[in-house]
Amino acid sequence: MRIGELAKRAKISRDTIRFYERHGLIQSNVDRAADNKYRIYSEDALLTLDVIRDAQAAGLSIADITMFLGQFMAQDGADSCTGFLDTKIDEVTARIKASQRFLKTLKDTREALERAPQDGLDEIRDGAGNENRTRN
Amino acid sequence: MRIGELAKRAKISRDTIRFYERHGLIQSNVDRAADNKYRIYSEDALLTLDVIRDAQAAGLSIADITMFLGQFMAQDGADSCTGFLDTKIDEVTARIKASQRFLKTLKDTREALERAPQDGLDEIRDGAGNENRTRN
DNA sequence: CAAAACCATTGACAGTGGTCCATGGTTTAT
DNA sequence: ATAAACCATGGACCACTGTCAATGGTTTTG
Repeated sequence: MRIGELAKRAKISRDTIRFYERHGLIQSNVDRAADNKYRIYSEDALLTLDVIRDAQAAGLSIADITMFLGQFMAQDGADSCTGFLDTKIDEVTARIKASQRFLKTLKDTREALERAPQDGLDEIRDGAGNENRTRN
Repeated sequence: MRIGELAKRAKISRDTIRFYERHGLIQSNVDRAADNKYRIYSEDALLTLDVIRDAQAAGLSIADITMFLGQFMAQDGADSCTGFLDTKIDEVTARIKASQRFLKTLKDTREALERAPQDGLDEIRDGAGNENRTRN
């Protein structure tokens, strides 16, 4: 498929796809038979874009995702590869935990507001959801 | 405490704290007795900075966090407030799910690499962890 | 008291992740 | 065959989230 179809199906802009390509996140082929330079994508590209979306949601940078999706086995060894993966696994795990803590804070606030809609949020900000928060 | 101590304890730069203040995420007082304009923070500021960190990890923008931490009850009504909270709850929930999907992808890749360190990552990229991925 | 360490303000700079526009070529539909 | 729709490239531009440097005042320390 060409870039327009991919963009429409993946719900992402053509420019973003080209931006990703420039940064090594996704590859395209050109139909060497045709005389144009149109990018051609396989169905797999949709999967790749889904992984990119998830990876971004998980906090990875474009450079990180390029590392992950790229063939970095070639240049570096398997060691640096597993090191990278282990680091990212730790980072994403921590991020998920932080997100879950914050989700609880959001829900607690939502609930407190449900119970006392006229009182403002003072007592919420000063405590709700923070029972288990500690510093150092 | 003053900004330097807060910065050190919260492991964040003074500049970032001032940046947050300019954007309404955090408040400081000035010791009106003293003749200086030094910012004074309570211990609560540490808690607030923790919440900010979690909120950022959860994908909220500075503007979002200002909304959440600010007293937006004043200007808007409780309705827009719960609407905002519901939206953010949905967004964060989706983000956590995406992060968990990606974490699985990372772990599957890590494992496949452990099993076949000499083979490169070809078969991993072409399948591992994607058994349950579907498009639309 | 002098130096070192701290604080304030202002404004410039930087990295990230796109987005838009101008220009010009190609394909598709009528 | 011509208009509409699509595609490519290059570079400018954008919002966001900080970070740094210059300048000048304040506090703490030896």
